[in-house]
Amino acid sequence: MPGTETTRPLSSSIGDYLKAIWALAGTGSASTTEVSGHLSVAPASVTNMLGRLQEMGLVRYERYRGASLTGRGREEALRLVRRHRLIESFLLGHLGYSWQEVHDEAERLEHAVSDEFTERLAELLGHPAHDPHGDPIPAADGTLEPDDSLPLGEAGVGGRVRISKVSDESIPVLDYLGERGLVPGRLLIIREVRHLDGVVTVEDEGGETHALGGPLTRAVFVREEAAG
Amino acid sequence: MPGTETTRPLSSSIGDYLKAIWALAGTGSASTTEVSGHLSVAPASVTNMLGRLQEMGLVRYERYRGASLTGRGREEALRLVRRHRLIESFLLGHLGYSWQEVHDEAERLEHAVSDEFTERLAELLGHPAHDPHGDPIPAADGTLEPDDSLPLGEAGVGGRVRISKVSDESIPVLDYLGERGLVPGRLLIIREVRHLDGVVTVEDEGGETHALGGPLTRAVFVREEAAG
DNA sequence: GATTATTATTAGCTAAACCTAAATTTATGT
DNA sequence: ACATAAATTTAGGTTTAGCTAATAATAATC
Repeated sequence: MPGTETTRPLSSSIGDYLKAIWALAGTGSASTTEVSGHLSVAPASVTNMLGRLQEMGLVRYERYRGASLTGRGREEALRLVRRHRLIESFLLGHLGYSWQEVHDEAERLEHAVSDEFTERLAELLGHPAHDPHGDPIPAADGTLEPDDSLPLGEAGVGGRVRISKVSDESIPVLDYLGERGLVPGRLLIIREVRHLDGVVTVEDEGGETHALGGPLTRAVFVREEAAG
Repeated sequence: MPGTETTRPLSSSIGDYLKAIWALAGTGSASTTEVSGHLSVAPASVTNMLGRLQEMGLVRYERYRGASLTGRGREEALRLVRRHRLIESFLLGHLGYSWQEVHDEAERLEHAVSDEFTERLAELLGHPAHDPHGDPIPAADGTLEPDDSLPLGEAGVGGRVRISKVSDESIPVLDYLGERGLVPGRLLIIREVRHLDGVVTVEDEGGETHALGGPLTRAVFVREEAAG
């Protein structure tokens, strides 16, 4: 019965590859080494797997040229991202996890939960549109809101901006920002941008000013706020 | 550095074997075919795995004689049982799962969650002592309350008994009992025990009487209630 | 107590995902 | 353009957990 096959669960490492390509390349393509580095797996293993993923119709792959996601591959990747972000939201909101602990747990759980679980969890959480970092949560139908936010470092002086998300690359960075209330949703006014050293000075809603250096201005993303 | 090794996570199938032996044998021993049947795995695979589990010090195993859990094996099995039952409680209590759906999801999740997750979940649930079936939840330290309940079919006439648990072997059975309010915690008076066909007639707190046949009297477990 | 049946074990294979080392292809620098 | 560096692939090997088919041990039956 051709065409009858239902989407059977993909092995957990396959999903990791898809997510990696999605994260690295978005709609473009990712190289073997990039994927290798992202997943901490030997390049040779990646070559192998990319071949298999192509057979499965999940990626487009050309030798020596890298891989990009097909429609189905992207769908699958976004399904995992949705799970991941909903699970993180749950761990932080209901189980009292801290930023530090959340990621690994979510990484393991996202491969074990069913769609059923995911949707019931979404319900319990009130169908949030963003996770605690401020990253958008893909919808159940695979749609992902376009992201028009930009790094704080690239915003113009004098603008009123709202923190849209905080990248989760480094734990210390998250903690530093968290302590100062520089979390998604916060409204800021950009007071100064020093192009020599990249330091950005901002004033928050309470009138406090903060000077944020290099890495921080790349971790904090903002959106222009309608003048008011 | 001998003796320094910490308990690294066991692969998920290892846990399944330990749980199977625990469920089948309790403190006694389980045969190759029993385990094979319980896990839906070929007997030869079981023989193999039992050998490996012995090497790891998790079971005691004698060729042609079956396997029993060592202290460490039992500890590990109970850790999984604790996870399983807490997760089931959560799925039923917070995510609105039905009896039918709960088991498989819990089976997958119990291998993915950390101890950290488990304990935080226990906290969220208010450290329940029993799962929704009435089965005792092993404590975090590996202790399991001794179970002195007995099948309804073996209880004496005239006794006041309380349903302690309902075995989860068959979904239809669970549904049938659930509809009639025959769930853990319910108080019953045993009105008649017909030894010819094994039918037991009970009266519940509301004065309703129920005639329960063969399989049902084995699925419902009760404890004698202090005379009142 | 010998024969048959049941239960277990051994031997030999498979598939996924990984690895290392060697060979090859693409990219870079002068 | 040509040599060298960097990235990628190929070849061959490992581990885990399963499988089948053939053999051996234990148990049951007459």
